[in-house]
This record gives sequence, C-alpha cells and structure tokens, in this order.
Amino acid sequence: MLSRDFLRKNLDQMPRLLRGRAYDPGALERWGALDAERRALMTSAEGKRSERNAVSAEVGKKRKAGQDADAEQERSRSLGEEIAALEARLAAIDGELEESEKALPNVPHESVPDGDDEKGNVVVKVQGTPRAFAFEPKAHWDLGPALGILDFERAAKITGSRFTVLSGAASLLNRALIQLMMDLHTREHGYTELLPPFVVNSASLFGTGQLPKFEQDLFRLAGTDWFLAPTAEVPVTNMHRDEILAEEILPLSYCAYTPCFRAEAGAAGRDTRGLIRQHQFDKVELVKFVRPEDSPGQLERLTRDAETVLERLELPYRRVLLCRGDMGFSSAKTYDLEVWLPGQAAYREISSCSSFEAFQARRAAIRFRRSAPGGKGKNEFLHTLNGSGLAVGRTLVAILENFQESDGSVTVPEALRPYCGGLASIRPPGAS
RNA sequence: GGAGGAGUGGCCGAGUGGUUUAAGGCGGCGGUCUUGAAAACCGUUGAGCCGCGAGGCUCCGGGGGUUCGAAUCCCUCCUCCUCCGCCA
Repeated sequence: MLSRDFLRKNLDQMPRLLRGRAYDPGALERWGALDAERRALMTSAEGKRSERNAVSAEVGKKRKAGQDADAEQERSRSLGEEIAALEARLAAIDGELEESEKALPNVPHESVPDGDDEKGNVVVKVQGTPRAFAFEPKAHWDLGPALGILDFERAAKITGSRFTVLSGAASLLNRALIQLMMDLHTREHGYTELLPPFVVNSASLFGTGQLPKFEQDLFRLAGTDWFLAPTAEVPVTNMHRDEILAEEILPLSYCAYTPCFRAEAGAAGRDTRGLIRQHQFDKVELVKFVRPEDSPGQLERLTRDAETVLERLELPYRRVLLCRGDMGFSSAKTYDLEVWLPGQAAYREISSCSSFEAFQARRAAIRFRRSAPGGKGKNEFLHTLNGSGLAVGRTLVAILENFQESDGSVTVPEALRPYCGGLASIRPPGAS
C-alpha cells in the first residue's frame, strides 16, 4: 500500500509512476476527491466532538453541584446526532479510499526497466556454462519415473493433478537440499532460522499483498479465515506485524523452510508435466527487515545469498532484472534467478528476490524507532525484502536434468553428498 | 470440546459511569552531583490522525450496543491462563 501522504503529493504523477503496471486510472481520480472531502468532514466532526466533550463535562459538574443541566444535556445529545451523521459519511468515504488504496500496485524503483511483459526483462548476469551433452538429455518427467523416484500417476490417484510422490533417492535429495540450503544461510549468511505455521490468516495475507486481490491463487480451509500459505514470505514477514522494532536490531534476516500451496488458477495447460508447477512444493525462503536506506544494498546481498546455493550445486543460471510490467503486485524491484534445464533447453525461474520497500510494511504496520542523539527518534515504516533460497522442487529438477548420464543414472553434486549419506549416483532399478 | 479466570502505554500495575488530557513503579533518555561510575535527586518518556498555526480528535484485545457522557455497564468475537476431557 502506498501512503496517503505520497498519493496526495504525487497524485498527478501517479500515471507516470505506475506506467506499465496493472491498475484502474479512474480509481485515482476518485481518490483525490474523496481524500479532500474526508479531511473537511474530519475537521468538522472533530470540532463538534470537542464541543460535546466540554458540554458533557459541564453536565457532570452541574449535577454534582446539584444544579439543573437539562439544557446542556440536550445540547450534548443533539451534537451527538450531528457527529453520528458526519461519522457515517466518513466511514463510507474511508471504506472507498481504502478500497482504491488496497488495489494500487507498488511504484517500481527507478532502476527498474520499462516493459509490459517478460520480453522487457533484462539479463544482468550469466553464471556457468550449460553442459555439452554427448546424448539427447531427457526431461525430468521422463528421468524420474525411469529411475523409479518420481511418481506422478499415483499422486494423481491420491489427490489429483499437479501433485507428485517423491520416493527413494528423490525424497532423500529433496530433504538433503533443504538441509544444505538452511545450513548455508544460517551458518554462512547470518540468517536466523524459523519454522513458522504453514497455515495463515487473512490479515497476514493482506499484509504481504496476496489479499484482497489474489484470493483465487490460494487454498482456503473451508468455513474458516485460514489459508494454506502460498510461500513462507507470508508467515515470516507477518512475524513482526503491528510491531515497532528497535533500529539496533536491523537488518533482521530470517530463513525458513516450508511447503507452499498454490491453487494455480489460471495456469491451466501451463507446465502440466513434471515438477515445475505444482499445487504443493517445498521452498526455503529468505526474508529481511531493513532500514529504508539499506534496502537496495540488501536486495543485492539477498540475491547473492540465493545465487550461492546454485553455485554450490554447480548449476548454470542467470540473473534477470524484471521490467515494470512483469513484477509482482507488491514489489518495487525484483530479480529472478533462472536455472538452466537441459531437458527443456531453457532457463527457468528457480528464485525470485524482491524489495517491497515500505509497501508491505505499511499494510502490515511494521515500523522501527529511528534512534536519535539525545532522546526519542521518529517511528518509520521499515523496508521488507524476500527471496527464494531456493525453490526445492525446481532445484531437484535441475539436478536430475543437469547431472544425468547416458546410462540414465544421475550424479549427485559433490556439495550435496554429505547431506545424503554419501550417495554419489542415482541408478535405475536393476542397474549395478 | 466442557467449566472458570484474565486481556490497560516498552514492561509491571492502579483505575467498576463525569478534572483520567490513564495514578504509581520499572526500564529508557536528559541533567545535577562525581576524577569516572554507581547511588540519590530533578526533569522527560505511548501510537495514529486533522489543522498554516494555536490547538483539537481518536485509541485501555477486535467489533457492536446502552448513555448527555464508557477503560469502567451490556452483547459478541479473538487471544492467553487454570482445571477436566481428548489427542501426536
């Protein structure tokens, strides 16, 4: 959410600031008129309330002194009616203002390139060279079943499409990857690990920006205010909802492994094969709470922290700076990390690292007390960032496809072996 | 799930209808004193909003109600605690 102050000052600039982003221009115009009316009504209502408070106190005083206070009582009562009328109008205006504010996307950072879709994204870095195969590399949806470690059909029986059973080495590797990522981020990158609830309420989803606009992407527990978390970003960012943090503890860095649940409405027909787009997947998430002046540097660091996982696993990837039109609703700036998948001969997203500036902090009321020499500092909204470090299922896919051999086996990357009992190679059933 | 109890400023805690614009304490900050520190003493110290300003308004877990007037009374929801039941 953008601040009212910012909207007021930049109302005529908003079309330029939000160019390329999805929003309703008519809502902006209405916002301006409503805001002015709201402030006028407020001044009037507060004046009346002030008078009523005084008159009301007079009633008490006179009564105590045994005097007649009927005139004051009547005046207070009629003021009360006037106030109630003004307040009803105010509440209606407030509701409308909030509706339009909630629906406005974040203003992109100035370093974000123009563009309407992924064609406007900019590759800022390419790391590693895709391996030259002496044979036709298979896609993981062929490799996995052949190795007997990915079972799509039985998962469809148990639940439905876009679910998978991992068995044997796939389950082991998945577990090892989580462990490797969590160890790396906690021991080498300074993150504090959390195991948050996987179920979140609507207030939390509003705080990070999934609600109210994107409920169709979520699984809701029937008859409740609870949803399966679509990403650990939601529970972890909302850790500090409605809090005022001390400046000294910033930057705060958390990492958390959670399963993630997404309804994938509107993705019908896309990535229907394999592990790429599932209703349930594991992810290690990185979340930071930082001072506003630190957020650009911290986005670079967080993105590096995610890249380090790919480098440890010897996976070729590239870093892409998303253009204005391809960013998420809440983001001010986003880097996607894309891993090379030989089976598709393409780079595919494996991490998305974003700075939200104060957009989420405002929605979730997360502030910090700026320390000032000789006394009290001001409370300010802090900046939040997060990124996948990494999406575990897609990392498993990348390992299977990049490290496959001509005999159908898959070599386990060196860095992962200590986490899976020294397993060096995954072999097809029956192979020696 | 059943029965009780409780939610007040960073923390503890007083307040059961009208100078409470929330007492007091702790903690924090500033100062006096001191070579320095501690102690003691003095002062200061919640959040948000409206207003050019003076100033004003709102907030005592959330929401609703009663009243001229609500932290205080009523309804409802949430959370926590105790006991019972159930359970990994």
